[in-house]
Amino acid sequence: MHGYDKYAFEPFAVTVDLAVLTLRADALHVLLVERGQEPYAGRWALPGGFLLPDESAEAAARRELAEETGLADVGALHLEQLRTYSEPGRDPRMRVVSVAFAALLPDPPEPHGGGDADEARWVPYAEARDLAFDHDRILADARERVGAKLEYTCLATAFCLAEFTLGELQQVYERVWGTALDRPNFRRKVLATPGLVEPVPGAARLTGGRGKPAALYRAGPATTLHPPLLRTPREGRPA
Amino acid sequence: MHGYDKYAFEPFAVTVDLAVLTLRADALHVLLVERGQEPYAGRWALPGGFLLPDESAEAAARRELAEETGLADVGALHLEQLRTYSEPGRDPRMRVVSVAFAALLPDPPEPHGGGDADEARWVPYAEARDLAFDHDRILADARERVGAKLEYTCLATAFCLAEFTLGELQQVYERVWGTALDRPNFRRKVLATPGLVEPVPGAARLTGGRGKPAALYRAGPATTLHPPLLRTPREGRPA
DNA sequence: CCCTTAATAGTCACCTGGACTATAAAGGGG
DNA sequence: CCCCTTTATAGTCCAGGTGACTATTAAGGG
Repeated sequence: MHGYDKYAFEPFAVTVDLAVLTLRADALHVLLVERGQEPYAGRWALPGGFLLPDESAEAAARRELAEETGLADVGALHLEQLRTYSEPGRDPRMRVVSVAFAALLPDPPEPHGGGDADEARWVPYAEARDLAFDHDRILADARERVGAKLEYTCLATAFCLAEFTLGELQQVYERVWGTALDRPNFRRKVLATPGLVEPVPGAARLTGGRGKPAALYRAGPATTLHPPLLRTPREGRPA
Repeated sequence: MHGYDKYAFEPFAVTVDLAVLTLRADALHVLLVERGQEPYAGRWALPGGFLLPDESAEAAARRELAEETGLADVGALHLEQLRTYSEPGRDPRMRVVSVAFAALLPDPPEPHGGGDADEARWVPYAEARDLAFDHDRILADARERVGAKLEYTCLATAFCLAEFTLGELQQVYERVWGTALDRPNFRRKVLATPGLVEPVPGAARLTGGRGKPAALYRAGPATTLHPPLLRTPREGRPA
């Protein structure tokens, strides 16, 4: 960070890559775009794009997110920087340094191939394999990071709408972790954590389900979970 | 990540910034360099530098680390990518995107201003304030990340030499977290965690201390702590 | 020779969390 | 219409982890 004037330096292309995650049909899905040109033509890839000259990586990520999903209120979404991928050769055409983000969406809108002609689609996480570039690794890192943050932060509510049931919140954990949780214990833990959720004054959900209607909750003011909600390290490979 | 050929893109200067942390005289210290030129001339800054054309950010970080510390076995040190800082204007001269790393050293060698003419020094973390650029924030992020990873990983041994006592390991936690831990409870927890530490076959440390000699341990094969060693969220601001 | 210092051993109570059973409140099919 | 399934909610029991604390051992120093 010192001695700029004494050294020549190489300019790099800087991009953002987005792992946009959501729960759709009770399974974790990721937003992918189909590449129309070489390299990796016909392969699926994470959405992304170049940084504009006067834009931070976070701003670029939100801009790309809005373009790809067509959502208006992108500012409210949870966006989290994962890490930066800078290996030479990760793009065969040129040297590209890419800042990767994970974005969490509650209600998945049908994507429209916004700024780009490439088709965008929600793909189940389990089927999102053999992506272009190093996007397999970025996607895996995104899921691992989100899964880890579910343990000790209130991140799970970012997958839910403004009002949700505890069953829906539990499904967030179960779908991201790929494990089943005991319902009474999950309920006890969530309600015992101060500030995690607060009940909606006078409402109970009736129409949708076939069982007893569930109470509705909102996200509370808390941001961290003390003590955390640990995923038990069981035997068996993650989904 | 698609449509390169259809868009013009801005080239950026890409650097790495290093928060090199160690325990020196029982306090957390960070390696700083004094800037000899504008901007921020005379101010302290984190060491760092530009990426070379065929080098990843991790490789650049290790190269800079070797230059600044003069250590030979930089490959063995724990190096962890923090995040990337890309706000426009963070460097008044030009647009610079910086990938920040935290490095953990066991035995602090006297730094020699290796590749650069600027003076390098170990500075107590508490006194490392008003750094150049956005390095205050990078340093704070580094400490927070390291402190958090102490909870659920075996990172603490990265601050220790190959053989260490449980008291030294406990001091890692205490100095990074800024809190005091109960010695018997810490001992019980560490020894109960399988693979965290293993005793050195037939040794006990005698010379240094004034109390009962402590047994020596090595880092074990484990990388994570299950269950974690949580810092209790007490009242009072962190040091 | 005692006093201080630090490591090690052990105790006790509380609380969390895993496993499990029971009850309540809806819809659906015969 | 009644029962059966489904889902939410309530509650119990117990093992283990951990905070707080006391006791003992083994060094060095005045």
